[in-house]
Amino acid sequence: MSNKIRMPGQERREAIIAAAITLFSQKGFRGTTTREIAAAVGVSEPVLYQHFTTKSELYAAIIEYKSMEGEAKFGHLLDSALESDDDHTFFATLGTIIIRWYTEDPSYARLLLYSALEGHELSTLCYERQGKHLHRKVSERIRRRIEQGAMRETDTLLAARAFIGMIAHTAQAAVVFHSRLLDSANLAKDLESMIDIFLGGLSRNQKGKK
Amino acid sequence: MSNKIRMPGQERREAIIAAAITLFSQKGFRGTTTREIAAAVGVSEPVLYQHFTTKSELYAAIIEYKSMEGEAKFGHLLDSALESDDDHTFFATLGTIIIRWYTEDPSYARLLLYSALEGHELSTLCYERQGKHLHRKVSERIRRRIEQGAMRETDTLLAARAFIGMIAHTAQAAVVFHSRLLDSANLAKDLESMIDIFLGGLSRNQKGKK
DNA sequence: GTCTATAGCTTGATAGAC
DNA sequence: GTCTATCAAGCTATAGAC
Repeated sequence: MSNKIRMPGQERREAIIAAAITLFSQKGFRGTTTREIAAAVGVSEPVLYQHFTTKSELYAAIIEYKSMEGEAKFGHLLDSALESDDDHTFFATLGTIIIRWYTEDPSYARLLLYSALEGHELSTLCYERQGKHLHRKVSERIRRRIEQGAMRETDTLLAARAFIGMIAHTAQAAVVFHSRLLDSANLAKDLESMIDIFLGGLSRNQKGKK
Repeated sequence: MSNKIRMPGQERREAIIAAAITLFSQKGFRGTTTREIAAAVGVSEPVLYQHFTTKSELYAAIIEYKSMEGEAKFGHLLDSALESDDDHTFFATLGTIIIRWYTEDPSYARLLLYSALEGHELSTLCYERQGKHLHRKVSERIRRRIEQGAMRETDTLLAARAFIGMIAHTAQAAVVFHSRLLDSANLAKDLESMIDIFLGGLSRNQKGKK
């Protein structure tokens, strides 16, 4: 009468990660007990410790896992877009990636925010690293377009942060505050408007204007 | 040899709020015990309950208190700026207010984020209400400037969110992720650059451009 | 303010499924 | 036989009772 099914190690490991993401994103690291995680997976606590030596290591594994998943999901899309010299297409793709990153798995964004507030160094570093990586790539593309004479001279890293912040702030509000700002009906139109503002602000004939 | 000084009610109440903000912002609502708060204030737990009937009520009082403090601190500054027809001055003031809101008391921003993640309805509503209020005021000012012929036609609410997001995202990163992005040496220059991008994107001769 | 009890993280020996 | 899961239990820190 056992409903405890024996599972291959890798599969069980991923089941643990999936359950733990949900719990950590809802209650944070401190607020989640190993007992709860075990119960959610449907196993006993020691099973967790056969896959992860400590609760912290499970947490680190989640961040590692989701970080790589994000790279696999969006990395190619971003890299192709970076090559394009069509500014509108590029920033539309970038904006869509940012919105998808937040909304397609809100629990990961929540988990990272929690971890930053709770002071877990790993995830803070991870977020900083990934964030800086994206900033740099976008910045380099803007630099290229300036050198092609398509945009006015400006601080490219700052411009990258400005665009990303514009989109990310709204997306984060949707995920964290359950704001309705990211209504999917208006989303495409809203993204267009933000791109118009941003590209307008970087167009050549803006240079020197006050 | 008692160092427990008897304090007037109002003063004690504010001492409790001050200590509680620090703790709640560091460990969240769930992660903070009334015992810790009492110890930080230097009184016994029952004293807390003479001022606040529950832990939740203390939390609510903090949000109420800081919310009003913010209004007192920035309300007049914002309202004067709103009246100005100089766009650069207005957005510089608005940007400065946003940055100051985050950086002059990082614990409040952290506390609000925690509370949103933990699902406290009060603070989520409070944040939404204050956020929407600011969005609306800025939106109305942009609308006025469009009607004066100083800016191109656009979705004014969205433009307001775009500007606020641009600044707030960077400020939040500084507060939550201890990012160095908001280096005070570059701050004024960075704000200028963001304003240039934003106002450039809203200038009249951008209309219809792709 | 102390004293006790409970809850949380972790481990070692052991049993059962493939 | 090996890998997976369980049981029983230690230690610590936190919370509740007096």
